[in-house]
Amino acid sequence: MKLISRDTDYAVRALSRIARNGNKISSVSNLAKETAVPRPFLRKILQTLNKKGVVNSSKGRGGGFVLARGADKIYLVELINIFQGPIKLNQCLFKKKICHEVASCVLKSKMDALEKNMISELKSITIAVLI
Amino acid sequence: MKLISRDTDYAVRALSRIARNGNKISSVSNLAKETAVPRPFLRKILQTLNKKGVVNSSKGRGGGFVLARGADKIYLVELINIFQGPIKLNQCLFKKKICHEVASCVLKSKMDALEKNMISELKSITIAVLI
DNA sequence: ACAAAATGATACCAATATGGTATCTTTTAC
DNA sequence: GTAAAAGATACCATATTGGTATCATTTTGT
Ligand code: FES
Ligand code: FES
Repeated sequence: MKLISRDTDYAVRALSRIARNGNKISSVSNLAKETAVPRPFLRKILQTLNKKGVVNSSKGRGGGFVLARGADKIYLVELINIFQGPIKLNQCLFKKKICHEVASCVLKSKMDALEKNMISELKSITIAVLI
Repeated sequence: MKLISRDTDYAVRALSRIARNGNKISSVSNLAKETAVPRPFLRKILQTLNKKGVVNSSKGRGGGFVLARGADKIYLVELINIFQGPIKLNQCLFKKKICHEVASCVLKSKMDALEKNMISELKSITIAVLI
């Protein structure tokens, strides 16, 4: 059971690196060196971060990426959502085969609580916190 | 992000089924029917549950599986451990590339807290609770 | 103008994990 | 002895993950 996949991990690394560089425009090549992430992979990651509005990109010579907002506004949970999909701990185990009382199911309610807690905790983790 | 894999899911189903049957000895064939799980797969699952001491098996005609202990002593977290490995949310993201201050890292401490909470919550879920 | 340096878009690939099947051996009840 | 069960294990198909390659497009310095 891992919470954070490679993509998310690398995204965090790159984003905090950019933040450390004072949000100066940073090329993939530099970031790849600074974060020890394979260049083409990092590129793909930054491209999706761009599409999702986490960073802004500029093309052409001297181009690269900057954070689209303050590092304190980029939440870990958002990155997890982007690269790993929504956090869903509360999926019904029995698909109505056994536990029909979905409304009153202990498991489901516990999972719901867990999930809520988890998400709120993850929301308190931002890139700013990590640098 | 899924918390519970198919194996664990099926294990829970089978175990609660056995529990419902009053912990009477139950064959894979019957359980497969009752839980709508593919028979050979369920068999594999029950075999590992047996190895791990969650159920006891008896071979030969009329054989099958029974719970090795009370349904209130079989914890969801244990099943997750068996089929999906230990819950480890707190893996260091930067493998010392960026965040060297492992001891004081915000991320790590938050993850630790989350993990603890999660495990303790999961410990409160037993097969008994689910039937 | 033009070449270099950058991203955009996409297609591809390898390794691993997941979900499931098949087969053969061993044990036991009848 | 035979049928019904589990034990052991090898195998397979599909999806996901992690990563590469390629070509097109944009920008800038000269
Ligand atoms: S396990 Fe499905 S609602 Fe309870
Ligand atoms: S991210 Fe590694 S200890 Fe903080």
